[in-house]
Amino acid sequence: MAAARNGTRRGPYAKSSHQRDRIIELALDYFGQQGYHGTSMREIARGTGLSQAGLLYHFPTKTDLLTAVLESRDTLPEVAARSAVERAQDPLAGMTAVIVDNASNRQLVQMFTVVSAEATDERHPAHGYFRQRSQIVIALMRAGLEQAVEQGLVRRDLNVDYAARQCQALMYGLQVQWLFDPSTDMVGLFQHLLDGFAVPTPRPPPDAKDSRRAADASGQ
Amino acid sequence: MAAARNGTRRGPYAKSSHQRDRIIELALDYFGQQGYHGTSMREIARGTGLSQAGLLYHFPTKTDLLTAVLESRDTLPEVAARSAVERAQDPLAGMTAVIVDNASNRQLVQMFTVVSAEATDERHPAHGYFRQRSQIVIALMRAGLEQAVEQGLVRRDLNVDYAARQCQALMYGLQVQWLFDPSTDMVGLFQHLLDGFAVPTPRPPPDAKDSRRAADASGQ
DNA sequence: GTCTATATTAAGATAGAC
DNA sequence: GTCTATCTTAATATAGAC
Repeated sequence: MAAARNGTRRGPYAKSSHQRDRIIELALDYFGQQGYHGTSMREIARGTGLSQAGLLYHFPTKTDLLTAVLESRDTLPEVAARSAVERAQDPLAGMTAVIVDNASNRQLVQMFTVVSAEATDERHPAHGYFRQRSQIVIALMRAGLEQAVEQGLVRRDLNVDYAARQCQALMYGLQVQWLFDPSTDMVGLFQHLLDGFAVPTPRPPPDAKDSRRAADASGQ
Repeated sequence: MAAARNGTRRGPYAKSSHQRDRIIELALDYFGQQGYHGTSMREIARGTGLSQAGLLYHFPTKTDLLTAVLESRDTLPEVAARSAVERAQDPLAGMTAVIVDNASNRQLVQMFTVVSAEATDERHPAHGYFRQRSQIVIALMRAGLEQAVEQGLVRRDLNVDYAARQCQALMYGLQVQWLFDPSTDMVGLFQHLLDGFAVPTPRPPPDAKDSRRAADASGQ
């Protein structure tokens, strides 16, 4: 993947021109702030100091540019998450590490958040990409949680399928909350969820008279 | 609010024409599927059988139409949430009730999800609306949780500020997960979080040898 | 209340010079 | 590798007839 960047190699196997990378960086900002639909190629071209035709030399279509933006940053979080989740001593720390990372990169978070929401539409050029990505992230989370169960870090009766989906959803939702309110403590709030997965600390149950649950529509 | 729909009253105090409502309904679908930026007024006009100028009679600008779409549906979930959370016997059931509702209205969920993500940009016409809305939802959740604490439904030591933010974020994230994968059990996954808030059931701790937590970047 | 016609601006994309 | 110039289509919006 990310091999054969067509038509832009300088040397025999130069993978990416300087310009190409500059354009991708700027496009990431624009797509993040205004969305894919809300951003024009002219706008990006202007930002890079190129003419629109000059931009189109590097990325013949708008979709090509979006794909390049997605690919350029997909390696980082994906690999980071994979390695962190799978090989960290504490697999749960791998998840929080991803969030710590995100908290220092607003542009990236905003791009993935906004474009993935747009990509909810089946006709969006990145629809397939984000649907698949969602599955992958959930699977990575489940793997980390299973490992945590084995290591005795979380309750043995934890439903890892549910917990993994919760982690993915919470991570996403916290990012949006944080984008609207940068004072949001994404890391702490996520950690709070993980704490709920932990083996119960020997705390005396303060009042166990009525532990019923809202027993309604759980079946939807 | 929602009084004085300017220029479209038939009778002396008719609040909304039939056409107006039809347009709003269709715009909700379009904005949901393609986003605000990705949808044109011509498109919506075509969908209603009007010409573009005909549409502009009812909504002079695109922003006016977005505002109307937002207002038209804001009453429903807001009031529903407020009443459900505040006056239900079990305040937690009020939250799940909202999700049950959402699970049967994809168009609505998609519109709020996609447009709010777009509105992350400060220049987006609905930016202020969604930033405020986020705060309101969190506050409603906190109110419900506080009530639940009083009723002994959840742990006394629960951090309601954290929990409320978690609820809002999870609800949002689950909606996106569900939009990409309609088999997602939003209700069950949300309920699972609430279960974690409950007073601990008297379950014997299976293995309490090592209950340390990932003690890293919680301070970000 | 809805139309046709039009103004203006901008979109994505191509051709071909340099 | 980048430009100017241009094509084609479509965007928001207005004017004014019916």
